[in-house]
Amino acid sequence: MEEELLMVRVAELYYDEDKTQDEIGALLKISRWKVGRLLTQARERGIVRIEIVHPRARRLGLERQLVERHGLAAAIVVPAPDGDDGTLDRVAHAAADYLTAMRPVPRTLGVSWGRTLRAVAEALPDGWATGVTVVQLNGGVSLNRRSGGAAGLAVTIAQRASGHVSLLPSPAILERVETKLAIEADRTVAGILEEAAEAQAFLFTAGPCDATSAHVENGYLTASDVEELARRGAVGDLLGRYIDTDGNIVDPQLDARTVGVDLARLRGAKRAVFVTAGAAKHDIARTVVTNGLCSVLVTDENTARALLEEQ
Amino acid sequence: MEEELLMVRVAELYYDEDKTQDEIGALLKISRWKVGRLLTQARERGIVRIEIVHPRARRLGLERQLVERHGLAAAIVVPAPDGDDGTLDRVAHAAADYLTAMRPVPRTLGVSWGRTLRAVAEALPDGWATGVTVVQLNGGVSLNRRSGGAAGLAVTIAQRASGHVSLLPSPAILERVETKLAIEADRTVAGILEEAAEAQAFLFTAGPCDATSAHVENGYLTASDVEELARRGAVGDLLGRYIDTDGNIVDPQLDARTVGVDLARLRGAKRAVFVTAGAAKHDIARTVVTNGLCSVLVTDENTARALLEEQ
DNA sequence: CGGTGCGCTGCTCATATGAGCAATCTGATG
DNA sequence: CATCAGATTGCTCATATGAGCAGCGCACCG
Repeated sequence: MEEELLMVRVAELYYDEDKTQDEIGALLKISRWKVGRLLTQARERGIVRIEIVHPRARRLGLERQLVERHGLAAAIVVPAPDGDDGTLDRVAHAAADYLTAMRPVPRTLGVSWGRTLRAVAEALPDGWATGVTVVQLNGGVSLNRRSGGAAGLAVTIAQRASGHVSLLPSPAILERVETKLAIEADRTVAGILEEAAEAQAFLFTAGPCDATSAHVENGYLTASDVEELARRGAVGDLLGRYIDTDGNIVDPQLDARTVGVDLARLRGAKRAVFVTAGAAKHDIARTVVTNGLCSVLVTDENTARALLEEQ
Repeated sequence: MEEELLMVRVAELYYDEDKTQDEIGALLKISRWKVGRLLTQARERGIVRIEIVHPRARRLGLERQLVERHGLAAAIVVPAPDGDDGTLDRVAHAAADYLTAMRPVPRTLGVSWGRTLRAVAEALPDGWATGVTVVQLNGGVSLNRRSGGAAGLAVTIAQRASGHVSLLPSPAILERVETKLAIEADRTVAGILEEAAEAQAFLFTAGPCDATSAHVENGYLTASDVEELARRGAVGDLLGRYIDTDGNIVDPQLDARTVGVDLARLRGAKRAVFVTAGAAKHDIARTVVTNGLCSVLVTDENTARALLEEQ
């Protein structure tokens, strides 16, 4: 259309050449109001594209939609760069920013573990808060306080806030229920689980239900265990607990052998910050969000879109 | 820098969320003037990128620079899409637009030939002008008035302007000088050459000096002829005449066997429209432009940059 | 032929924005 | 510690812009 060409000319003069709408009108022999209208149309039609190019950019529009649609307290959505690389980093940074800005500062922060949370820990600057006690929400891998395992992650977060850390000295999943009960009966463990359950804020991720799961990697489950769980409807795990799309525990037997706070704690929490990135976790992310298992969601644009499209 | 993050937040609220600078100031607890300044900086630093996405978009900034730097009457620069495909089409369209808008409408228009000009001819809409006589500037290939050869191109342009066409019934380059002189002595040929030389506007392209040249393709020259020309400093041809970077004829002997108007005519012309696209022609384009062989340049962004970067 | 309603135009006026400037802060230097 | 240059801030005021509205032309339909 001829009108469209005019939009292009007007947009060039306005945005590239910094002319006023008046000047453009004079130049193209149209009224300045028409120039204004053409500009509006050009933006609407996408002829003029305005984008914010920055690793820390956000998608406020998607955030708002997510909050409305899923009744969240907040949502943080970062753009996914073209190559998909760096997405995790961006999400992690965004989560770190959110934690840093969170008011009131929680006295105790419950954390889970995983690659995503490790990235968040690394993204937190020294002094992101002061005096926050970090407590593990579920059983971890190494008991070494050095970086590397789940413990290291919690330690890092605590150190950078000049705070304390309460590690949960237990495997994630035990072989027998009796062992699990015995461990929970231990006064230290019980104390920590108590502390974790009462944490003022939670920070956690979820894992997909496939062979890449951290549980398989760490030997708590075998690839075939996970396959079986998936067959029974599991879409992923949260604090080591495998759930289906309705948010229900898939295998109560397995769950009874899993050490960590109950998912009910997340459901009730005012500040349950769920961090997720990548297409592999879209399903579990949907489950978490639609079942009210988090109040704050930090994710990437693609995940956000996936969470908004259905229904 | 912390300031930079603020720019990002401000830019998001302003451009994505359509908030006023006042509102943003209130939201972020900074004065509205600071908001304005942050926005300016964000644009300067390229955090906010505004682009005009349209096949007919132009690069007015580059156009202005070209006009200034090389003393042109006008320059038309189109963005080069990522895949480089479609660039020729865009340039051709832009040339067609320019011709259509050219005032006063030339009574006679001299044209050369080549793939680029063919694209221009195809891009001209029916009725782009009325009553323009199109005359060939140099010897062509087929004398068939149908589309395909150089003749068809001129015919197309004329037809779409409801005008006449004067074809130059001669090969581009002859084997012997005597033959060339004999052809030029022919009254028809002489008349057309006269008409061409007096044309009120010229429309032409240039070819690179390599085996892809249309002259090789059409058998006027062999690949080794072209190689030899290149060795002697030729960067390409204009109306069949091979020139070096200083705009001088490389091989006077060859030139004496070439039928068509003299390059001097272009140099003096007020409306010599040179159309070029693609990296292969950067060198010859530079030669044409720096030696004043055109007054109007129609090209793509990359060529424009190449013409601006040196010295 | 005469409505009648829709879309486009150019206006008025309120608001948003940028230029320019004085006040203030910062931090380097003697 | 005093001083001063340079940056940064928040202002005033002129200008640019968008919202909303009345007038106009045009196509459609009775």
